[in-house]
Amino acid sequence: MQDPETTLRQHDLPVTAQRLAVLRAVAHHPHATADDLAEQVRQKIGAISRQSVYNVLNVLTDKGIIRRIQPAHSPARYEDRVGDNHHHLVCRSCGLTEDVCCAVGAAPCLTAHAHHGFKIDEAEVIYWGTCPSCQKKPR
Amino acid sequence: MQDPETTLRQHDLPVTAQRLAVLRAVAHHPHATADDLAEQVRQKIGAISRQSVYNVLNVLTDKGIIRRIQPAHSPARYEDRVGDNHHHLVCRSCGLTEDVCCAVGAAPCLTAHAHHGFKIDEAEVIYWGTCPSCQKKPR
DNA sequence: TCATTAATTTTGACAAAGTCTAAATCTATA
DNA sequence: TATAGATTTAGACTTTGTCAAAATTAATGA
Repeated sequence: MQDPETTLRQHDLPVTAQRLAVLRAVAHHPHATADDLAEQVRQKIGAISRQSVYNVLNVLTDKGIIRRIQPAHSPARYEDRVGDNHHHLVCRSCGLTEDVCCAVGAAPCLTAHAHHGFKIDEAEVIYWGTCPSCQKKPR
Repeated sequence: MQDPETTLRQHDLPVTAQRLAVLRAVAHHPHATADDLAEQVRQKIGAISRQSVYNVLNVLTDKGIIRRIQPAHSPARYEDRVGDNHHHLVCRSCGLTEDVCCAVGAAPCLTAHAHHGFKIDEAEVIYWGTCPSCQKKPR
């Protein structure tokens, strides 16, 4: 991703220390939660309110600058890899999240057929499993 | 689904009025939330505590008698259609949820490849869109 | 049928993740 | 540099769900 300041200006968003820091944190820590990101930002700029972290994440998500994913049993996670159709692989045990490219491009069953009269705009796929590290742990 | 009482006994679960009522409510109202179900149960048997609704839903889910789905921006929803591989179609606007059969059976990209060393046990698919009724509403 | 034991239900406190509001502060512009 | 509008902050609040202890109920055997 390009310079965070440029990104913000391109989207008509006033540039603030909080926005820059959150955007950088998302870029450096893909799939982090709002809490994780707040922690990262505090290490960089000293302080940020919880509300501001949410404000910034929401406005960045709305503008399509970042993407929010919300697996079950997990708070929302954020990533700056937007615009492609990748999916996610989530560890049931520790929540570790990895990107997964669709192996065959547009898979047949993901085509947005006009099921039930819905206007479908996204097919979200989450693969659930156990990560290598959790496979090794007892029980 | 068969007689709820038989179902409970088959799974070694003591039969209680609360369990019977919750199980019937799930059968009659697929994709309902815990709150919705509590409401339905109260109309049938008069009263049930919030905790009991959760207790029952959790034990039924653990036993595989019902299935829990948790789309983003929504509390958990429950259904008694278990054991097949159907997916869901959710309205972004009102949360209306419909079942979707995978049109082509086992789709290529849903095969559990050994990505990143994970042991994959489920490919969850949620189609997001707008339901017919919400398409008609102004904005 | 009744007593007993183990499980379930209830009540109320608590927790996590987010949102809402108003006041204070800051950014962008002229 | 002053100003207007947007952002940030602080703190209360909401929703969804869990925890723990006491009270109640179901299943079993005598």
